[in-house]
Amino acid sequence: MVTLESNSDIGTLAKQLWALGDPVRLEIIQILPTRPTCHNACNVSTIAGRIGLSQPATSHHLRILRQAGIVTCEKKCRDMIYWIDLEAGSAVGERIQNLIGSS
Amino acid sequence: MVTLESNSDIGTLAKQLWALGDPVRLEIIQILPTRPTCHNACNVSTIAGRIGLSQPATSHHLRILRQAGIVTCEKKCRDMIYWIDLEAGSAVGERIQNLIGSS
DNA sequence: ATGATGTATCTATATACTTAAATATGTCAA
DNA sequence: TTGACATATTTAAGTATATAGATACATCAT
Repeated sequence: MVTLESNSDIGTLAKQLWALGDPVRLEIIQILPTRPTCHNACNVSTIAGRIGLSQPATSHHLRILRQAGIVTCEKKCRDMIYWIDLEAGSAVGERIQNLIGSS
Repeated sequence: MVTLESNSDIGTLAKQLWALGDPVRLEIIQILPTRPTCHNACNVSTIAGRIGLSQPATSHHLRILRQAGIVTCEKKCRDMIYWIDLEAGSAVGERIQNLIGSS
């Protein structure tokens, strides 16, 4: 059952790894904070400016990260602020270790 | 300098994560041993049979994993045997943790 | 109305897969 | 040993699908 469970999780893990497997999105991850805050560059426009991409394109990448469960967002005032889902993020790292060391 | 170094590594890390971000390749990772051995299913044909894919397609996925430095291969007799590069593999997991916890 | 974000649509590029051909290595008979 | 065949893998060519990015439009709060 554990096998079945982890097996069905493979699609999810692959999705998360794929979402992280892009230089632009890794750069976004580096910029994003780990907690919801307005102090740093956590709204889409500022992130777009820092990585040198248009706002829609940045929004697109953020959506991919969000759908993979790696980042979370919330409407604060008039901005949409993004931050990293620490739990999900570190779970990805752990799953890789478990997967590789299991054979 | 650490920043610059880790910055130039981002492309490599992205490539490794992208290589791992595919259900088929994760399945291959699950099958592959962590040391060169002929006992298990470590040659291309057997792997192809286990994941239900053609040999060329399997070879293609193995090539991607190899170019990302996640698996290693060596010619043994007439077969090409593959195994996981443990060091590189666990380094990926660690880098994710460091990247996410840094902000 | 204004400013910020998300969605839709479209184009260029990249990826995954298959079939077919090439390469390399080992086996067997003469 | 030599030549012919068999096996395993890689590479190439071609096609269908997926993705990244831009532009334009819709939405929502101030």
